[in-house]
Amino acid sequence: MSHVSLRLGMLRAPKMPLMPASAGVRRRGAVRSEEARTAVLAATGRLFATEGYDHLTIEGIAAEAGVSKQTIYRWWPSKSAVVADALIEDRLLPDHPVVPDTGDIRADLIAWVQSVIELVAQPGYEGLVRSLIAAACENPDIGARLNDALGITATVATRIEAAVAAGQLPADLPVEEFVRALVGGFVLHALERTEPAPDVAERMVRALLH
Amino acid sequence: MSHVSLRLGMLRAPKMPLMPASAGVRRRGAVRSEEARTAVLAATGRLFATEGYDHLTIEGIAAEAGVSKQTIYRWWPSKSAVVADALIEDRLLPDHPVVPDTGDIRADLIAWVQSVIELVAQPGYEGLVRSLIAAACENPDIGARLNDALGITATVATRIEAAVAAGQLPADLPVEEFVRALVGGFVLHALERTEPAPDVAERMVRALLH
DNA sequence: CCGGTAATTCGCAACGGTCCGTCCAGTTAA
DNA sequence: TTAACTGGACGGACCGTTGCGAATTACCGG
Repeated sequence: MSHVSLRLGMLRAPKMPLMPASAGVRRRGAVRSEEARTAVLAATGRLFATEGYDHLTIEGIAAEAGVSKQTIYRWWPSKSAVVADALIEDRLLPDHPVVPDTGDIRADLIAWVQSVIELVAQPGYEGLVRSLIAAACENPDIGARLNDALGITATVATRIEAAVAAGQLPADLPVEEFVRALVGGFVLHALERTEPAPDVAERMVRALLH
Repeated sequence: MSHVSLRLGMLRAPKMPLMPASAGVRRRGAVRSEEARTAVLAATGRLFATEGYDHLTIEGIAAEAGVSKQTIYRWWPSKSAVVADALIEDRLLPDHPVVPDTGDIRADLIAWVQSVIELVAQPGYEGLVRSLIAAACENPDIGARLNDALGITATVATRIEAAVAAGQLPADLPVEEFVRALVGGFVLHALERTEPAPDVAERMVRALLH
């Protein structure tokens, strides 16, 4: 999914070296447990999917991960920071469909929108979208990286650009805004909790391509 | 703003009459204090604007309203229900700009988007949008009524329909989806917390009108 | 018409419960 | 020796509920 897996998980080092990072000086004492770190992120992903973002608690994550609460507080400043890291490490999201390329941009977009709708309509996925939105509301990092982590923008944008190159779409089309509008439509649907009409995919694409 | 002010505030009557609502049977005992009800909604609006949705607490609302906590729990089942009522009674939202109608749909939309951006960019308004989104995530009623309460959909839709009638836009344009895409773009901007580029209004409209 | 009673509101205050974020003690690993 | 780990305990915030006394309002018997 996200191919730009930035490596984080060190948002607040409890004792930053303060040294000018000169080579040769090595920290003394035990090193951070990678096992604990991955256990926390994996537990966060599990609980996020089952309970949803707002029922997520630090104590719950610690228990699920088999880790002391202090270990979480040592490395992450807040619940939302843990979620942000879990998001970056692709532990929150299932794979999403790619945009087909048959040469017909309209049909391809409709097919993609339709498959995304079907994906989100699966039981359990409905609240997941809202959980992501809620997390993004709370934490700027999550909001900023959500696009990258989802990979939707990149996926759709490349297909759009191909259509632009093929002359099917105007050369000066603001691709970023186009994708934002498309994804934003989904977000509003998730917020409104409206049952999507069967032809909503076709309508959404027709609203954007005319 | 919202002209469809449904009257609610009675979401869970503690003792429903159970009588077949036959006329003539009248309740005994003290009647609900309208003063307390409006004080709660007004306090909710104030705190919502200043603190944001997630820092809102029942106890805080009660204190701000000068009202007992039980009085709130007697009439509303949750924090989000209070917010939903406050939203319906127009206590949460400032007025929003209307779409001008100069005959040029493109220029009108750009002007409207620009003024909305400027409105939201005002200090204090930035978090308000995210607070509304967060509230909608939590409560289906809020999500369902947010569109009506904002009045944005209706405002923009009428202008779009006028452009369709004038032949500037295709007759089969799915207006609802079009507006949803436009508003959804704003929502994503609010979630991403990106500083909007100066020409973002023009780009957004160009992404939708081509 | 008057006064009692029942029903229902309100405010105040307390309760147990959950989760927060912090701290300390003891153990383990580099 | 130093730092990360576990486990436990702490005060505090807020939750949602409960009990109490006082006020308000309708019904009912004198």
